[in-house]
Amino acid sequence: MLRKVLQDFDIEQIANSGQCFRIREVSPSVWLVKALGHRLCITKINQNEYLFDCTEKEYKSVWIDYFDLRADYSLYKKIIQQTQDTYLTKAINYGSGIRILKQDLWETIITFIISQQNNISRIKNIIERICLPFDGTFPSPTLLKDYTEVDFKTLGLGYRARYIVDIVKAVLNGTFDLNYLTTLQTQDALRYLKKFDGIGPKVASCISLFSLHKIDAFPVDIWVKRIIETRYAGAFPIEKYAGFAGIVQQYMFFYERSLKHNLI
DNA sequence: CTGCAGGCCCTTA
DNA sequence: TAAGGGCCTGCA
Repeated sequence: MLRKVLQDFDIEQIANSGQCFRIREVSPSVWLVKALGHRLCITKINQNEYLFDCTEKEYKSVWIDYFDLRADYSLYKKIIQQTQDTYLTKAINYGSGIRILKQDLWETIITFIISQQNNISRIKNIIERICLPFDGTFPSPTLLKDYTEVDFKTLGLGYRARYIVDIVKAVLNGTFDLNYLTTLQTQDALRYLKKFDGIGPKVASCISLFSLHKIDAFPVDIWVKRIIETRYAGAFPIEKYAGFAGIVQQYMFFYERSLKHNLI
């Protein structure tokens, strides 16, 4: 067990921030993270104190990167505060422990294709069913190569099944080059991703932000769209947050959903 | 029990 | 090139 004191980190907020679907609270204050072919138990023992159920070696080689622990999020929050945007100030105070994860690229691509026009609990259930035959680990393209559209529909993917079948094929035959994708700048990465059926602007932005760590990517989903319409008269001043608008998006998204669900 | 959920594709003008 | 209908399905 490692004891860590972490600033600007709240595992519960991260788990509920919508960027990942495989972190769950298994008992009070104990969170199970399934990611990058690893499993990790994190126990919250105090405001900023956590127990990590792994070796120091694994912590350094896997989890520091995954949780983006080298980045100082207080700097982002400071800049946001300086804009004197009262809504965003409330948002960063409410979601002060949010971080942008660096998730597995392949899993993130599939996950966010599934997420379209879908609800979160259903998304989680589908992902679990996909992982079930693979000991709970998200399957590689190779492991999915014989899956048919019907197979994916059986898992509950509905009309998205076709997208997944095609993308598995594309990755396996090299048309969809994941390594190449990781070399691209944000705008090129978005363009590359959108070439594939089932990946539009929103899904491409989510993949770029939550896996490729393009923190300037700004996913506009139904929530953000509503925020921009109702609170910014249809025009969000994204230029104020040049270079890290994606992080701002996460604070807004998380805060707005909390209001809707009466969590505050 | 309906309506809808962190969109996207396709068609139409 | 912008706008709008249809789409799988199970959860609230």
